[in-house]
Amino acid sequence: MSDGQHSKFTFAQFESLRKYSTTNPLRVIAHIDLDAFYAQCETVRLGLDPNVPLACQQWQGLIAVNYAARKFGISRHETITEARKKCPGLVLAHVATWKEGDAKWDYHDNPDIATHKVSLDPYRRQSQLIFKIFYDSCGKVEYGGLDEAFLDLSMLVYEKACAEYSKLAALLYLKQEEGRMNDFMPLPEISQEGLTWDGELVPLDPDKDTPDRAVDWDDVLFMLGSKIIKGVRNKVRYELKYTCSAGIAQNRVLGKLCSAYKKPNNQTILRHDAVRRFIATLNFSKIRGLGGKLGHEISRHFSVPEDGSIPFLLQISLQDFVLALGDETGNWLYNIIRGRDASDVKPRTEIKSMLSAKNFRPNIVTYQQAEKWLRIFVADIMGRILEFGNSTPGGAIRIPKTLVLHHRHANAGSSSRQIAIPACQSSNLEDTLFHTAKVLYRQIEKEKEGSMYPCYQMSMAVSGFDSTVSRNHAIEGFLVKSATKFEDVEESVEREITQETSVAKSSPSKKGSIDEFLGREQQLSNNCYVDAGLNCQDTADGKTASAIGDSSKSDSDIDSFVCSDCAKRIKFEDAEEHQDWHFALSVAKKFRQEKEHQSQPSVPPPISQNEKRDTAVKRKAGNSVCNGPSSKGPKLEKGQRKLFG
DNA sequence: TAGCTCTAT
DNA sequence: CGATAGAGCTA
Repeated sequence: MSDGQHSKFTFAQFESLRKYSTTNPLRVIAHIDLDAFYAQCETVRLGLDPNVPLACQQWQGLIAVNYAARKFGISRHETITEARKKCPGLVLAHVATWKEGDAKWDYHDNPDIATHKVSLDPYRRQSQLIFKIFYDSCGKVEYGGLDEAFLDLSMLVYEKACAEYSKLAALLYLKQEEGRMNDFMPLPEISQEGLTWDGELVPLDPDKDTPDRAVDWDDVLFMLGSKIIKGVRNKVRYELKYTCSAGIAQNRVLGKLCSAYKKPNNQTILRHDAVRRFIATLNFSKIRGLGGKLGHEISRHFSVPEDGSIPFLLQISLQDFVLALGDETGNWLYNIIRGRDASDVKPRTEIKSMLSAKNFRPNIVTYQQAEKWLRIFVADIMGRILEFGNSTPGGAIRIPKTLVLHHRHANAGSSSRQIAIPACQSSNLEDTLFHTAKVLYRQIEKEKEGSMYPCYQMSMAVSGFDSTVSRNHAIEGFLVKSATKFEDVEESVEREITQETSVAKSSPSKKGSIDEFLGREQQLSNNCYVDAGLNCQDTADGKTASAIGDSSKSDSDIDSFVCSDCAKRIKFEDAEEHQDWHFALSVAKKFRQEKEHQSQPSVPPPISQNEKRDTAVKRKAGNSVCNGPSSKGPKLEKGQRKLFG
């Protein structure tokens, strides 16, 4: 390393990577974004080549357009007619729908907006599989929607660096012994050419782009991060057939901006020395949180040029921002346009709420219609609670505690009501939800003094899922009951999982991708079914009712049985599909358990213990602001911000 | 807690 | 655009 030169970073800062400190200048954050996700899902489901132009259709509109189709100038928010004109070969895949009266969503050929409702469950399923890969490679993953995630790679790159640079590890150990962790590190003994980047580099600031620019540890860690992300993306691509784009940077906001830099199927690294220049090129409305009203208000108030110039905004003083926007938002904005964001990657695993909604094309005009839709909402949400809700450690489903109903009149305003869901057992949940929804509907009706129609939209949402540890007694009751009456639940869950893994092993990667989707690829679902049939019992007398024509079932339900896994009555003809569904469910369940396992802040203690606060950020000017107690940033990076006045 | 608003994909 | 999710503000 060069004479007299040392790293910009201290050993303490490096060491604190293990603690995921949000103010650590060395931290490495990645954002991963699936390319035109819904469209890719449909391509995979239909077993098509990704080069086939395809768009995901919802009624007469497009909600996702794959990159092949974008070459024809097709974008979202076009009608299918317009799109087809631009590209006659365009494949239009309509999203799955529920048909009124059906027990489950399906892919219907020409769904009628008047009688069907969209289901995004197929995408949720694929999303779960993809997130599983994320979690397997990084313990700290934030869910950013079905198709995007933030990964905090700090600990991983720390470990990788220690493993790959033995000198560093030795030195680190020494410094700890000596209690000299605040010493600056030596520069890594690597030349610019010695760095092997996976992905695209954002060009450096011109003034920093000197030929003899020394490599520092931030570069090394980003390089390691780029390798990790490349590996993750490869897994997603080769195991699940999805491409995605990623950004690697020092915080969430930059990571996200970065993942959009090179769009389909690529990843971009934003080194520290490239941040200023990179940000300067952006329209500030691209920054997360500035795309909406707040951004517009800022533009108006400060007369920001059309292009959303960030250099323009950089000239505005912190005081002016605070004056106009208040303390928190003002500080946040001041820092964010300088690329500073100390928000944490929140390991978010559990879904907090579920919403089922429908816009009524022809507005509905009678209570009978409304009730039919309520029924569908309930079925939809019930299915999602079972498949995507979080199960308790014991394997029982989590029961939400509030239910919200929204009603929008076509002309008059909208209103919503919410209420606690009465205590119930898993087996009663669907009925309970339906009943409660009707109660809410009546309440709204009362409030509106009967003038409910024409109704333009309704939605139903559940929230308040048991957060982790505290247990719902109703669930325990259910658990115990099932266990004694039928069999040990844990055991059945285990068997389910065992089947699933053996299945996965015995048929590694299957041929036709058409059915490979929805867990439907299992011819083994036959095997799976026969075994799992043991789990499907008639609630009335505990008798086994297998799909293979068990004649001993009760007369009242000759063509159906109650699945004890989900307490639903299933027609025999639907049994196979139902088992496939449970298969997907078991994958999800296993996935979640692993997640819970991983999300324990597993900070291994290889080296230090006596470490105190990480001294972090040695930035100039805005520094005190950036790290000031009130301006923690994360509070503000999402949701509503106080607007002027 | 209830109801609404804002943001985002 | 439409379906969905998360979070903040206010009373």
